[in-house]
Amino acid sequence: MTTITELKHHAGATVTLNGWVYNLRTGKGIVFLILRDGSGLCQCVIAQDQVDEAVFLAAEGLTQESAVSVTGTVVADERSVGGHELHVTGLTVHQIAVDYPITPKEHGVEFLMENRHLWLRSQRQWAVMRIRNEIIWAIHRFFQGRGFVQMDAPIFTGNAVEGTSTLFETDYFDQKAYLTQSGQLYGEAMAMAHGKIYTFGPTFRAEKSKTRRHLTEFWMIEPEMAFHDLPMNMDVAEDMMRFIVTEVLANRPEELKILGRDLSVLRNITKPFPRITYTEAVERLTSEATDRLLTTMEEERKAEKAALEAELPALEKELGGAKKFRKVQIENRIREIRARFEEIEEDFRNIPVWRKSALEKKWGDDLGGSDETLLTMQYDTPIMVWGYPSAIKAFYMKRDPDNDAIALGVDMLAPEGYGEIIGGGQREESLDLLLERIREHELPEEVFGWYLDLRKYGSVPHSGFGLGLERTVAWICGLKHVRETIPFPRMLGRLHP
RNA sequence: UCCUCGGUAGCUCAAUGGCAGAGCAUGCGGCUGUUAACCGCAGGGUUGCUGGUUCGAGUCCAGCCCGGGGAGCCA
Repeated sequence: MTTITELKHHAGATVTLNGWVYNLRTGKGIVFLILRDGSGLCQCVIAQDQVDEAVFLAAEGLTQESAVSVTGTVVADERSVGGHELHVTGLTVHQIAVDYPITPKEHGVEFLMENRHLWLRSQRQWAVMRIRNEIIWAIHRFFQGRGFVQMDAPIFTGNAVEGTSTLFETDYFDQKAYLTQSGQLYGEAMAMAHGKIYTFGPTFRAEKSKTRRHLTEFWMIEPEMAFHDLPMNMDVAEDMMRFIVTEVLANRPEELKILGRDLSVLRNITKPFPRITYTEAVERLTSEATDRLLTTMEEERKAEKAALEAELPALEKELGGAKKFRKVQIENRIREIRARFEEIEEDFRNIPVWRKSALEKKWGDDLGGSDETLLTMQYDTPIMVWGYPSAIKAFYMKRDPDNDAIALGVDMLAPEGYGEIIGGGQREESLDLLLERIREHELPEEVFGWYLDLRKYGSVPHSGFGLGLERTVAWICGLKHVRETIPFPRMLGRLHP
């Protein structure tokens, strides 16, 4: 018994593979079985004159996703996926799958999400999960290698901590409890015990967000470091992101290839990440350059639409007399063009909104999703925006000692419109100032008793940040939506499977 | 909560207010090297739901349900 990834070490040998039928093609006297074993795909060739009659009959009766063990000789063959194929001598059928719903054809999002438990077997989803795993492992290696202690923050919390997000409420033995929106406050306590810690756990937000960047349940990594100021915090965030991307590039090239990821942007990760202040970001958004960028974007979309419109009549004319194979190609292309039209129309509707949001941005306004996209479009690496208006940031964020209007917070924005993947900053270490902020935000002082203790007993400058795992996976994989970055996404209207 | 697009066969999609169709999948037959194989035949429909307009509604109108994208909010 071996696995498909190991086949290259067994050329000429007889091996047994255990797995599932990914696809099946039959000809007279020959069956091509694409086997999926979790480690990869391998074509198994069953020739009638090479096997017992019973084996050949069994092979002909296989269906997509039936479970089998296949024995045969490993043969190098360039025609095959992965460069090696199996010339079969024996076959054991464990179970015949009837009417597997996900056929080797395109499907819609709704159907695939209903069948998420099966969709995970498809090659692209398989590749995403392998990269997600690589990212998780890289994060642990990064922090463990630098003396951080992993800690688990509670998932039930007794209060709506920051008073900003909408939280899921549960009944905790007749008390109200909320599902955590962040482990940060608990992380700060552990950082005062261990110096450097990180949490790695689920986070819940009851926001009714219906976008490609939002889940109601997602995984967040939150390092917290004693004796670290904001620049040191940014150094850690940048080093961590560079480490993650470098490891994925080195260890998961096959998976990135399956996804068709453009690697050039990922390779830019070796460059330093630009650090710009919120004030500079606002200046840039309201600048002539942003206006021109939007005009260019609009013109590009118009040109693209015109080109596609010009392509359509020729395709439709050819369709009538086309042979079947070409017909399918043309129909696919027409579908592609129509889908793209819808995206372009949506951009046309959005561009004026984006323009208004960016050009009319005033110091003190928060940056929206489109603003982040317009900013990151001007760079080819992640960027860090820091020094936000203190009025729009959480009560615990430390303010610039020289300018009370500015909070020492930082967001890391991924390129290509993926938006915020990290949010963090330096924490207020002064007891008096923290009390003042709690009162300003009209938060219940009594529930912060333990948190305030951290400022009474050995308070030091400290910082940390939260990394959104799914957004990071989406960016590195080049996916349009975070729902494909987690095995079973939880989002508005989606609780099953 | 608001804006916007959509819901037709198991799946992906067609159908000027006028006989509901194609490809894939499934079943049967054919083909010895296929790459979403191909060729032939067959079965497969409460056009999301409710009501309305009309000689006639998948198509028009109203309300509701479900889904995609976006705003707000955020990782």
